[in-house]
Amino acid sequence: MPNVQITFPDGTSREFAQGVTALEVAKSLGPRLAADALVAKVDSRLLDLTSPIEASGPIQFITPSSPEGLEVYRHSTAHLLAAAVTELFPDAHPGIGPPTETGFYYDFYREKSFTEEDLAKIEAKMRELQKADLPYERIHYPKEEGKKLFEQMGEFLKCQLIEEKAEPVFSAYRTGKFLDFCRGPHIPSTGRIKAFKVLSVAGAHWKGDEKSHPMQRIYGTAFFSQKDLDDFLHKLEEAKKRDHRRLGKELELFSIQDDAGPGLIFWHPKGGMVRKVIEDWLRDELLKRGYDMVYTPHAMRLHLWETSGHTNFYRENMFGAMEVENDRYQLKPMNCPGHILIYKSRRRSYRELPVRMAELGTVYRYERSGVLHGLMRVRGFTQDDAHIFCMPEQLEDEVQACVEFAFAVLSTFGFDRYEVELSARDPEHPEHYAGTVEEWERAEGALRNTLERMKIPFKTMLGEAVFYGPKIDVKLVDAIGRPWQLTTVQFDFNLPSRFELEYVGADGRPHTPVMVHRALLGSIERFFGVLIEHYTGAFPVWLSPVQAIVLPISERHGAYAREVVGQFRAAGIRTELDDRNEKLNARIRDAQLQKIPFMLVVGDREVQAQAVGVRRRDTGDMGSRSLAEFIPWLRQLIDTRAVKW
RNA sequence: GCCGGCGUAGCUCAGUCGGUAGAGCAACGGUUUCGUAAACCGUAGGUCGGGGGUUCGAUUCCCUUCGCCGGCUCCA
Repeated sequence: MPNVQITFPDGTSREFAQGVTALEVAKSLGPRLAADALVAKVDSRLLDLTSPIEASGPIQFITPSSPEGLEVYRHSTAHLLAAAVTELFPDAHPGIGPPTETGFYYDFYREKSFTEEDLAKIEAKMRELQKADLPYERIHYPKEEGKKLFEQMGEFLKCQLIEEKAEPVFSAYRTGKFLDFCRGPHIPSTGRIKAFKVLSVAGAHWKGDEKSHPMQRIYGTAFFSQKDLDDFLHKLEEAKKRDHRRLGKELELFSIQDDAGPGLIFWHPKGGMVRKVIEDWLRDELLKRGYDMVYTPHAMRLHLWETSGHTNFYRENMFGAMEVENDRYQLKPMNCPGHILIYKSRRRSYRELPVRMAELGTVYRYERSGVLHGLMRVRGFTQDDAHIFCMPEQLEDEVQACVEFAFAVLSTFGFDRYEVELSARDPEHPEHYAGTVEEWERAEGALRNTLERMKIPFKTMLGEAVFYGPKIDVKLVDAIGRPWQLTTVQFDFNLPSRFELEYVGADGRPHTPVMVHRALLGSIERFFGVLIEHYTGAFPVWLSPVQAIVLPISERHGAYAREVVGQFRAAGIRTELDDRNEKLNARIRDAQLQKIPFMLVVGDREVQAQAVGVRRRDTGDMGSRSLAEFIPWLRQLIDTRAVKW
């Protein structure tokens, strides 16, 4: 038998008989590696350890320490789940079961729905099969023969997949009694799975198509150690504690009212204050950066939206038009046409470009009822929107300025991790987009150039563009590592021509400007939701609706307490007085729960010393501070918009 | 919109195998005047999400509708 030359990551190489398995190679290197290895990467392809190696080339063993290892491991756990489900519920037909960012899922078609108790049973059965240490056995079938086999088993979904995806000879994996059409690779056996948990069941659709039959998706997760699993479950709990919907109610920030309708936000005084502070700051920044503030109507004639193309490309997301005096008006889903009308209101010279129009513009979009979610996904929201009208040669600078502006804004609110995406069109669905292929290529190129020039790493997302142009999206990463899409900078070569925008160039002739749409916080509502979750409601002082609360120890300190409140308020610090007939401890507890950054206790000692006993919400009692010292210190904390102090 | 779950006092929740409901917190009244996370006593509070049906009788069973939650799909 001929030999093959296998090269290891350290550069050394050895000869093995052709057809040697990766496992045998690993064993020859050491029992420890053989025990650790999950799969092998042979010539940059992931293979089962039991697969024969037929050609010379590099090999690398994938162990639990690599991300690829975790993916394979979770995929194998998904098979374990399916094995348990099909054993317990013969009427369940497996669909697909891939790994995800945080675990895995497996979709099943079944008439009856899975209950919580079923999930517990499934998990127990999985543990049983795990202990049995069943191998993941790779089997090859010629397409037709294999398909017949799955037909006999009644697995019509698998047959469909085989029909669509299978190679002439395809692979399947057997785990105990469960056979699955699967490319693999898999870990050697179920005994290698250390820590897993079945999490939940939810509806899904076969192949993600709404019109296709409903599936039940069982979610689970798996880690290499119980500790990692516990940490993950703990993080889920943490995320629940941060839920902005719960905090919004507890901290009286906002509400959504049945009587008014779903997806419509009521900003209560506390939330309203946070919003006011955000907006005031933002407006100052806009003016510093050469933007003009504008305001446009909430409803405008429908024909305007026909001109813009919204009635074609955006209809599903718009509220129905309303009839007014034989004319039809449309609640605005975007601010652009309004800004365009202002631009068009007179002749524009190249000398005044770029024109940057900003509006905290409230828009209404029809979202299907099932997708609404607190502040994160609503039907009416306010964008910190702006449209920049400029000459093509100014475009890249303007886009760059927008991205820089976005980073500056987000870091002010305490976010410092981002993911940047370039959203391009889906070349397979040209009907979703307005404009020509050449225009799109030029536009995508311009955005790509800008990011590359700025040396910002980014991912290109095909099919994520808006109908009028490609965009750059910035996702911020919050305190517990979740990404949120807020900032969007969109290039538009469509609306300027649809509305016949012009500027007079240096040559005295009319030219068509290009447009940039951009929102930095995205929607104020969503941003607020992210902010609440990021800080668990404990906002930095500059954003806190109540920055300090004065707590007189007994009634005789009331007068001094009111004087202190007066002095703080005079310094522009949002201060309240809690002189309720409650014990100090109770009032401190309430203030803590309201996440007020500073509690100011005043008793005899403080009256004496013209001071306040300062308690921080995070670290507790910090002792007495004189008013003369503390007020300027707090003022400076607010003025510098300190995130930590 | 689709699949599944849920809707009981302001909030968090218990309960009724069909005989019109209960706790804690909050609110209100009083007592207490207190030094860094819940003082004590009392009072009041509910068309059991809305509509319809079955029934002598429905908060409970059935249908329908609205809303919420977890997903799918879509997005700021």
